[in-house]
Amino acid sequence: MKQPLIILTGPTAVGKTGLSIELAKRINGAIVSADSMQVYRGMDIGSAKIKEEEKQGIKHYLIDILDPEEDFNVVQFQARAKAALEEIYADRKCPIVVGGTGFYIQALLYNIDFTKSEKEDGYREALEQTAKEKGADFLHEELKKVDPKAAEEIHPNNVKRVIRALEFYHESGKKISEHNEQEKEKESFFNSAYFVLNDDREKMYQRIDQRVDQMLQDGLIQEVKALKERGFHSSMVSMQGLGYKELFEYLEGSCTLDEAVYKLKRDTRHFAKRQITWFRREKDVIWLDKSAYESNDTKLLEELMLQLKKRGIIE
RNA sequence: AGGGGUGUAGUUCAUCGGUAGAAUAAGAGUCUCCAAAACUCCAGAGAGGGGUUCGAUUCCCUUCACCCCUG
Repeated sequence: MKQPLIILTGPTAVGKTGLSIELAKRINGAIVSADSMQVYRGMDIGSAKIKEEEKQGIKHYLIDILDPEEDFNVVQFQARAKAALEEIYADRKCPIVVGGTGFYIQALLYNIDFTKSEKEDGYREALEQTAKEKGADFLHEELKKVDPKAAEEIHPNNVKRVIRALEFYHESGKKISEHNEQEKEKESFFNSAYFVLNDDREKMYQRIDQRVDQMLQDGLIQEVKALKERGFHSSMVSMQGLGYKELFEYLEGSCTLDEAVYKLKRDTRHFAKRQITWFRREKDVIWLDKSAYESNDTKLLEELMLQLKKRGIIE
């Protein structure tokens, strides 16, 4: 018997958080955050983290579990999320994965094998160095030699992925292109319902702009300033998050506040767009278009419940 | 009201008497260890009307719009 798993995702600022609480209350759920920034303590405003009082007693996992100088990535997410699910099932509750990081959701849902690197031999760092010295094309040529298919699929300019492909070959002796083929075939071992909350594009963009303004009013600048004073710098993964990245530039004096805000809004819009692109190609997705429900959350919830019943996730 | 100036892609700016380039926004997409990251692709324009010319976005006239100065 497959375990139940509910996923509630969608582009940033679409209203996932509010809906997730309503849903959790109805079905005795617990929430697992699939968000690469909300894991960090002290990054509350910029990551639009749920406030304690908003949780309404619903248990949340994977929020505030790291300090900003610590690294976080899919592999860690996968491990921690799995552990969280164990706990939730043991509590006889239904897990709801809520968050906008599609890659994380995929890793969990399909239990993707990332063949963890056993050896810490600095190979990746060496490749990064090579990329800087000899250029992106050189690395891409290297990849062509060991894994032509991957080389064909990855654009030479996409250094990050070229490096990962080379690293994968270095560590496992196998081609990442073949590995990815296999992983793609995987079926989820959950009885899942994958909801993507979406809305009219224009409305969404407006909401993003408003939310950024609200964040600034709520003290985003002070939040970033405090992080900066604690010694965190823009090369940290956490500080590359939207809001932090842009305001760091402002605080360092490399742009005006207006420019930083403009960039933040724009980048957030771009991000939302990319999220939608991601969900579009994810299979078995249930799209929930807010504009079709006149932004009436009660109606939306009814639809959610209906879909869950259909799938036998709830009675 | 008079004088001057400017009108080119959604925006900012090029170029040119002979099929108008870019940046940026918009749109589409890739993604299997930094994913709020990284990367790719694409469409779109010379205000309206007239004239000169083989040919006008470019030169001339005019209307309109905007800006500046004077009153």
